[in-house]
Order: sequence, then C-alpha cells, then structure tokens
Amino acid sequence: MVSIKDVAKKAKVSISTVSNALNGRANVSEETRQRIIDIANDMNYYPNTMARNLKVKKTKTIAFCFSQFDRNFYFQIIKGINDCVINHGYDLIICAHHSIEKFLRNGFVDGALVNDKNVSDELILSTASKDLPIVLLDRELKGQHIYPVVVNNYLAMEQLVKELIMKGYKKFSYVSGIESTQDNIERFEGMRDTLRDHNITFLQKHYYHGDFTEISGYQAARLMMISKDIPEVVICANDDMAIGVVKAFKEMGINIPEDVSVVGFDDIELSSILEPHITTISVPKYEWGIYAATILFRVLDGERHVVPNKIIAQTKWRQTTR
Amino acid sequence: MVSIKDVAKKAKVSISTVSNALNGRANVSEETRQRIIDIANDMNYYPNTMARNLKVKKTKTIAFCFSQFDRNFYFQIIKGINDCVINHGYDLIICAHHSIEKFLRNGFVDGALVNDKNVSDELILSTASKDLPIVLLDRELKGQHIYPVVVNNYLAMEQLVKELIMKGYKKFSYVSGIESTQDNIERFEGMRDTLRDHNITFLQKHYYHGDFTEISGYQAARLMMISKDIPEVVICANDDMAIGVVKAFKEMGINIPEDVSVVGFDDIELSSILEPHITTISVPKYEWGIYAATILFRVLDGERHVVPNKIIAQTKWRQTTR
DNA sequence: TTGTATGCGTTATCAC
DNA sequence: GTGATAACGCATACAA
Repeated sequence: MVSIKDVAKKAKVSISTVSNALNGRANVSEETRQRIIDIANDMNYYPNTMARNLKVKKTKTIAFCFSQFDRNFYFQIIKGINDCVINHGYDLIICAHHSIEKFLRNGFVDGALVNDKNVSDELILSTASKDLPIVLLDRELKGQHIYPVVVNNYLAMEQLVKELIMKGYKKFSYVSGIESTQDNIERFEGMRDTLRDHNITFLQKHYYHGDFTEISGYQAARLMMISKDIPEVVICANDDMAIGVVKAFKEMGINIPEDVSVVGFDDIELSSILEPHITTISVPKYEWGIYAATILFRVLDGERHVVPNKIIAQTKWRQTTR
Repeated sequence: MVSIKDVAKKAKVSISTVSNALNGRANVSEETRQRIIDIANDMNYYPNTMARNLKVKKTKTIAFCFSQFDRNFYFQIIKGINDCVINHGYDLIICAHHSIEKFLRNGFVDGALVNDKNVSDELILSTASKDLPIVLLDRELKGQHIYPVVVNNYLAMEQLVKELIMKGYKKFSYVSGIESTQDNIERFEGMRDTLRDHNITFLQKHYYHGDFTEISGYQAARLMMISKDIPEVVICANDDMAIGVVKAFKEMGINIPEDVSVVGFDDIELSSILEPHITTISVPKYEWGIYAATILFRVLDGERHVVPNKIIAQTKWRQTTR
C-alpha cells in the first residue's frame, strides 16, 4: 500500500508538503502542487482513511444499523437514507447489530441511524453521545443525543377511521399485531379513540389477536366466520395480516368489499399487486429515510434543540373498501 | 472517548500492560489482568478500532458493494453473505459505489464482495490486490485476486430446454433482456444451442427484444399476437418480463398453459405469488451469498488457487407450463 | 514556500 | 511480570 511517505520520496519533498498539496492548502506553490498531484495519481496513492480519522476525529461516515434483510418493506427507507447521506458528502455503511460495538463505540462513524429491534435500548442509551448522535426509526426512546423519527400511527389511524365513519361504516373489527409493540398499541388506540369520539363503542370481542403475519390474519378472518361475527370493516395492524384476511374471506365466498371491507397498514408492495388491491395506510418510506438522515445532519451541523416531527402516513383507498 | 491511556492511569500500570492484559497475552499475572479488565469495563473502555487497524493491518471486516436497493431480488443474497461473515467472526459493511475509494483502497476492509454494475471493471482491476481480494457476483472478470461467483445461466437453460423438448414442445420464442448483458447472452445461447443439439433451428424472427422490464415482456407478447406468431412456449430472460408476457396473454384471452406456455428466470418472489404461478429457473439466492462469502474467506485463509464454481440454478415447474 | 516535529490510540519489541 | 519506546499513516503547529 503506497503511503504519503512514498509519494514524498518520489517527489523529493517532505510529507507535509504532500499533505498540504493534496488537501488543497494555500501554502504550497502551484507548480509543486501540480507535480505532487501528478505523482500521487501516478503511484495510485490514496490517503489511508483510518490514519486520517485517527488524527482528525471526523470520519464523514454514517452508520445504519439494520439486519432484517428479509423484509423488503425497509429497502426504500435505506435508499432514502443513502441518497441523503451521499448528498451531504458523507458515506453510509450498513451494519448488523453484531458490529455495533466495533463501529459505533469508537469514532468509526460520526453518527448513526438505527432500525433494528435486536439492538437493545440499553446499548443505544450507553452509546449515544455528543460525538455520536443516534436517530431511531424503530422506537421512541428518550435520552440525550437520541432522536426518534417514527411514524405517527395514531394520527393516520384517526384520519382513516374518521373517513370510514363518514362513508357510513359502523361495525369495526381489529386484527392486532404483536401486542407489546408500540406500533400495534398506537394503531389500535387511534382506532378505538376515534370510534369513541364518534359515539361508537369498540367491544373487546371484536379485537382479534394477530402477530403481524399473514397466517394470523387468515386465522382471524376464519374465527370471525365461525363466531358469525363478520363486521362491516376489518382494520388490520399491517398489510400482511390484511392479505391473510382477504384470502380467507375469498376462500369462504365472502365478497370484498360488498360483504365486508378490509384495511391494512404500511402499503407494502404486495398490497397493490394482489387482487383485490388493498386499501391501506401508506407510509412514505423513501421520504422517511431522507427525513431521518436530515435530522441527523442537522444535529451534526451543530443545530441546538433539534426536535423531529413524526412521519405522516395517509390512507390509500383501493379495492377492499367501498 | 476513554483510551487505553486512561485505563492505564486508573489501574496504575503502563499502557502495554493494559494492552497485554486485555488481549489475553500470557505475560501478565492473573490478578493484575482481572483488575485491569474490571477497571476497563468500569470505565466503559473499548479499544479504538482505527488505531488498532492502523497497527495490525487486519480489520476483520468485509465490504459488500451494493446500491440497488430497489430490486428485492438481492436481499436473500445479502442475508447469506451477512450470515457467513458473522460466522467467521468478521463484520460486514455494505457500501454504495460512491464509497469504494474510501473503504476499499486503503486497508479499511480485508476483502470485498461486489454486486453493483455501477462499479467499473477498471476500478475493480485496479483495486483488487493481495491485501484486498474481491469476489464478484455480477460479472465474470478475469484478473489477479478477483474471484467471480456467478450463476451458470447456460447450464440451467440447457436443462430447462431439454426437459421442455422431452415434454413435446417444439416451437420456441425468446424474449431477451438487455442485449449486451452477459446474463442475457448466456441464457439465450443456452437455449439456442440446446435446441440445435435436438435438431430444432431457432429462427431469428422468434427472438423478441426486451430489456428485463415487465413492460417489455408485455409488449413482446402483444407483438407475437399481432404477427400471428404464438409459439408453444415463450422463454423469457427474466421473471419480470415473463410476468409481462403472462399479463398480455391473459388480457388477449389466450389461455396459459393450454394455448401457450411461459417460462421465466430468477424465481423472484412475485413469480410464485401472482396467478398463475410462473414456471421459472430458480437461483438459490441465500446459498449464493453464503458461497460467495465462503470463497472470499478461503482466499483470506491463505488457500492457493481458489477456483470458484458457478452457481447451479434449477427449474421450478409451476402453472405456466404443461 | 517548504521542512521538522509532535501526536492521534494502539500493538509489538525489547529492556528491565 | 512489567514498562519504556518505536511504529502504523496522516495532519498540523511551528520553525526555517
């Protein structure tokens, strides 16, 4: 590996002159600069990133901690983050949670975004610092140098339910995701509270327990059938379950949306590919990524009191509702 | 950021003793070792990765160059790579092509995998070295310290066509991908040669020009219709186009597979979701990732003359063929 | 305009 | 068993 020393030797100057020339500083004559640049190119010289980082304490690199490579919901988010990072002249590295200690704990990166449930709250709390602000996409955690950028589930659900009520729907059922997750809780409460505000009480028996998987939605729909409790509209905590619900109803000869309507959440790719196209709440994934990265850069640029907004999601009306 | 110096000071020993203790070397008494470890934990000390790398010239990190975050075909591959890298006690960073110079050129990583058409052949040729072997997933490039791990398109196509012929198919059409791509060429030649070997000449007029997109497949099928040239089977250079072909035929009231059969390549998720499920050549993506990373580690472990095999893909017979 | 010297945090060599 | 010290490649304050 050719180092600054090799270039200096070949150019018959000192290493500092090489450094100055290559870093565009004023204190070097134009002709020596050009000569040094040519020689450096010639020798295929690239400054050693680690040695430089060790010195300057800025890496111009952002880490994105992520390991759920099997859920393609996230890839538009990555794209947004990547684009934003590049635009700011930084580089992005994506690393799984195993690598956090290695990459985050010691100035390897200037900031991080985390979207990985495998990373514990404690790890985040103990890692975030003035030198390493962290933006969270998968949870709302309070703490110094920590900036959650999450979807406003409650508001999106509120607006959806309001519109459904306006369309005349009165009998709602809900298929939950994993109970303990914040997403599920907020989505459910958004529905329940909005119904209450419109004098519709949501009965516990219309709450079906799912776990965000298609099969759990499928089973919930069959359960509705067995208990002869088909509502006017089934609201699912995500699209996967909505797909399962639709599948079950279709198999049982129940027409959608004539006999029952179905709504999902997330707007995954499949929801507008499968027939019928599913009405769902669309999370603007690309923009989410952009915004999350933007927040990080505002912090890195020294802005005080950065308070992120929540991401606004909106209903996409499609074929599973009237 | 707490450094080894801080730990040494607190433990009232020299930094070398701290280093020795923490790195499990023999020349330090068990009690001082334990005391130092405790203090280090206590102070939340983590060795600075960059300083260490600068010294030892091994980073235990692998880079995967990739930027096509909008094609979910690749994510199973990433998962395979990631799993393999973790298993070897290394860490994986994924970086876009913009960052190659920064991360690959100067000992930031011990090896790299590249699956990014944006990275030029020249860049790869000039970057690969004894200190940085590179495994290629997206092209077959010959060169020192370069190891292509690609799919055996030709063989897969040969086997597919043989079976189709055995099933009685005689009239074949081909919808091409982008002409210049190696994938397209190999897939086409695999078909053409196999037909020839079975005394079936493939006429140029049955070659339809596509570009790997769904719409180009759709248009090719309409063109077949207009020219009244519906074959017994349409072989597409990838699944996206096969999906387009199927869509067009369905719209035109042509029955699949009764009137015409359709075959794709890749086995993307959609091919077994949309109705009818598409017969296609399945690329074992996860295993591909595992194998590519394995090749890299064999090189890193000092094995001489590593010669990668090609990835074997196999036909998945589904509903679009008889 | 150019060169010398120092230090970033670590590991390794070699005294003690 | 322990501690100075050099070196990794670079940037920079300061001397020339």
